[in-house]
Amino acid sequence: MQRTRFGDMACSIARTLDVIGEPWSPLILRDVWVGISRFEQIQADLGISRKVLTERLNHLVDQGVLERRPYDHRPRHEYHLTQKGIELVDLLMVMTTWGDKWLAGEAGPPVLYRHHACGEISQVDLRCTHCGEPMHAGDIDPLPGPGAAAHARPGG
Amino acid sequence: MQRTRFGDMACSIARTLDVIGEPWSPLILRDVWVGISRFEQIQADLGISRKVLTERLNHLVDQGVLERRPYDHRPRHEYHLTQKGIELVDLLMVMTTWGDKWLAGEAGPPVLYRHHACGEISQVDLRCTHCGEPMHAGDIDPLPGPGAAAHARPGG
DNA sequence: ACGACAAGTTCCTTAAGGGAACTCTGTTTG
DNA sequence: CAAACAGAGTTCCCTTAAGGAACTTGTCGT
Repeated sequence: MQRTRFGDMACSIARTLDVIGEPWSPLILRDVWVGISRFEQIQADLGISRKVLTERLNHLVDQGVLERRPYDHRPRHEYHLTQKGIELVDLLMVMTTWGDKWLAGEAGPPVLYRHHACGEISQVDLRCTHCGEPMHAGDIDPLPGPGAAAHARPGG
Repeated sequence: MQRTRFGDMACSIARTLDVIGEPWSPLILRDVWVGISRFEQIQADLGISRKVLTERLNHLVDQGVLERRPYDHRPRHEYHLTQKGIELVDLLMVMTTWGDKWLAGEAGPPVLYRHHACGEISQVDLRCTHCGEPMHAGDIDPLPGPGAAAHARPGG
């Protein structure tokens, strides 16, 4: 289906999609995050095709988001999040917050997060790293940065 | 390619992917967000196939993330973010932060955000809505919520 | 030696993305 | 008044990715 590569665009959103934008990848990360970390476990949990799971795991390992770690003398391994991968969980938490609000419906959220620091059931909120005030769509102006390729189209 | 539908899973990540998980969708949202809002503009900016762009726009409108708004007597329209869509921009900002940190390389970030409240070039940080402390992967425990389908597999 | 098991591979079918050409509706221009 | 124009899609064909089931490989316990 010769899908367009996003990684070459001068856009951090596009580049991020190149790492975890393929179908299933965020769900695989979620599984690994919550401790479902072996091939058979992930395959059974998600119902994903074994072929596609192999491709996704290889890609995520290649990208440095997951690492393969043996847990036996046999050729057996678990997948674990690298630091790069752990920081992607931010993305999953924001997806969860949005999905809980707009798509959960009557039944309510399927999963709750308890925050260690305060012990409350809570959600994430986006704040400015500088002043600590809320930082959402209407609160910012996008400006060209140093990596803005003057001519690089498409995908500025 | 008969892709599996994620929307039926009892998982807000999966459900969110059902709305914006298809290739190009986040980039279309980004374009609309920054004011690239007409069919021809988006098509030219992204280099996306017209056929796929039509499909994505229809889906995003169906999902209530975008709305079609006429700007002329002729059959001409612009796409605009609904409230549901505006809140998805949180996700784009977190993707940008991650991509800036891990994928921008030497050149640095292609786009910078200036925060209105403080005037600084800044990024988003995830905080607990309850106590205001940082809330990242290691700071929480996931618990089953009211919408957790006891038997709904796969994708809990 | 033999069966079990995790972790892939292989192979076939179906459908989604890419891309170019075409259509439709209404509008300026000559 | 006909012709060219423009935005917003449609249609068609080709290639490739996802689904799914069956098969392979390496190692262990008995």
